[in-house]
Amino acid sequence: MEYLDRILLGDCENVLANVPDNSVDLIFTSPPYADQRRHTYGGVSPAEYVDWFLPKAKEFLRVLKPTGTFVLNIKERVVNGERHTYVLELILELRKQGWLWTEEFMWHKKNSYPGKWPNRFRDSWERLLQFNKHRHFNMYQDAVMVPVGDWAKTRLSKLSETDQIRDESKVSSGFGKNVSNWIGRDMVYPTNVIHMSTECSNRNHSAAFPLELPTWFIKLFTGEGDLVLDPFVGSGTTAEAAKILGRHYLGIDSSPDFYKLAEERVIQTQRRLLEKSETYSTNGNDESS
Amino acid sequence: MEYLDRILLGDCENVLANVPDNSVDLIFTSPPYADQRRHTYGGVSPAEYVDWFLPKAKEFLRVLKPTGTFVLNIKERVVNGERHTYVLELILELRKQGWLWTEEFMWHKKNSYPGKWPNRFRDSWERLLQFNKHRHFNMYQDAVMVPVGDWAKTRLSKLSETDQIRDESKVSSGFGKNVSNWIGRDMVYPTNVIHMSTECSNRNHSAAFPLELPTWFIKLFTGEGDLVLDPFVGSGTTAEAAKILGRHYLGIDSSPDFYKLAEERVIQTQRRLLEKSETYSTNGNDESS
DNA sequence: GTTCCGCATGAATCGATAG
DNA sequence: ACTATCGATTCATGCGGAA
Repeated sequence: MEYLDRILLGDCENVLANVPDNSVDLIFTSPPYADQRRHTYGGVSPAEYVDWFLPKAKEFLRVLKPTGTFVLNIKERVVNGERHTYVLELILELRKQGWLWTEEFMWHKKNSYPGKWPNRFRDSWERLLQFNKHRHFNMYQDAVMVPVGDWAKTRLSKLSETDQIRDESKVSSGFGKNVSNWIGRDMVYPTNVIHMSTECSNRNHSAAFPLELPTWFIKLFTGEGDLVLDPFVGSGTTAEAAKILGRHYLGIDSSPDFYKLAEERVIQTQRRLLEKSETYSTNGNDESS
Repeated sequence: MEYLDRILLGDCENVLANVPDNSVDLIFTSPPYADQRRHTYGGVSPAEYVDWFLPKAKEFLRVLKPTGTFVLNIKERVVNGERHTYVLELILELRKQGWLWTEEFMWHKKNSYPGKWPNRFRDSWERLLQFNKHRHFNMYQDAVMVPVGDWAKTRLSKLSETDQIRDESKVSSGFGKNVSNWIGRDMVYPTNVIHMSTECSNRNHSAAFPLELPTWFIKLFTGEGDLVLDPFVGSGTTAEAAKILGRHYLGIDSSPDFYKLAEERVIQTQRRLLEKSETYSTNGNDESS
């Protein structure tokens, strides 16, 4: 299968023609937003966006397994003081194409770019639209459990050596008691609101979204060895996440620059994983083994 | 003007006929969500929702001032495993009616009830759709500024006595300079993501949203003495918020039970505000004076 | 060695000015 | 009149160097 663990150059609509029906477990992608990355991509106008997207989505529908999931990261831009409606229209059209609109996750970008305008505050969230072919799809909810609330998270992460000692000695103190309660049973299911910062200081590649974002959805909707497709792979974040998690990936991009960037990135990831597995090969607990 | 500071019983579509054109500064409302069980309280089926809503929205458009804003708190329910599309369709239809879809705020319900379903996590966000008649509307952004994030907060709170002295003595040091930048301007503009808990322990009335939610939008889009309309006023949360902030209100509900509840609530609010202003009448600094 | 601060920078948008 | 380009806006984050 020559499309496994590859970054391919081209329009996903054409490239996917070589991928068989019902072969992909998860499609996670963040297509170029309308008129946004004009220098790197063609720059699709908001008015044309739906027509531009639909034929590609038809291929996505074909290659996705019946139990698979399609997650679309997108946000409409402001045009003439209004939110443009192309995302809403896209959802309606995708349903006509046969997709089920199962859920809308919300990505809260904690560190959104500063500023305000006379009639508007800073936009700090994006949509993560979940589409499926059937009502019953694979979902591994236990894989994305999170520590109980931010309060516990903060406190636990700040537990220095001394704090832990104090915890054992001062059993009677509220603090000590409390912490010991959290340890061991501190995982709960998340909600459909995902709090993550945008990565802003990644030296070599500037990704549209942080590595954690595809990581979260790959854990949620696939198992090890499954195939993750990103038809607009950009700098390769989705592919890297898939590789790290022991899933197969297929990344496609029509920009030669991004194609190279993504390919270099997965090669580096591969190398890092190998080094790590060699380092830890004696204890046999390595994830990537 | 007999519609000022009143709770009125009836269908807002009819009741608003008595309200003049261009007289309302803010419409803030959370209409009854579409309900599959048609015969429970005012239930409207998802399929009929848009048609049910549009004639009312037409009246909203008429009574709203050109500089006014319409904020709609809504979230689509799940029907047959899918998010229903009536909210998307409603946005598109409202635009055809002449509304501008200026923004979509996100209400993150921080304390949403834990739990999950086989194919779905807990829903912990709702839409707050902002519509306007014109691109230029009143917006008082300074009224909703918030303390700066945890980072600066933590840092400022750690400013001990010695730190502040050091700040003044070591003027040349980068540290001193930086802190003096923060002091005095620890309020920043918020984003379009609003973090608020749902109210869980309100003795007498179970509101669909917390008092802070209308409070935030009333501060943002109106000045003192302006008129706030809630055409589905329910338990009266919007009216209470308006009253407390020194705005006029008009609340409408078609349910006699809710009508009574809301009316009792604003009477109690009125009484509380009077007591407070009497208590503080000597210093003359009372907001409600 | 640890903590603390400086700095660069990130899916943006508006209004004004120029072609 | 319509479109294109430019400057101003000003917070959270993580890294690196300084104390």
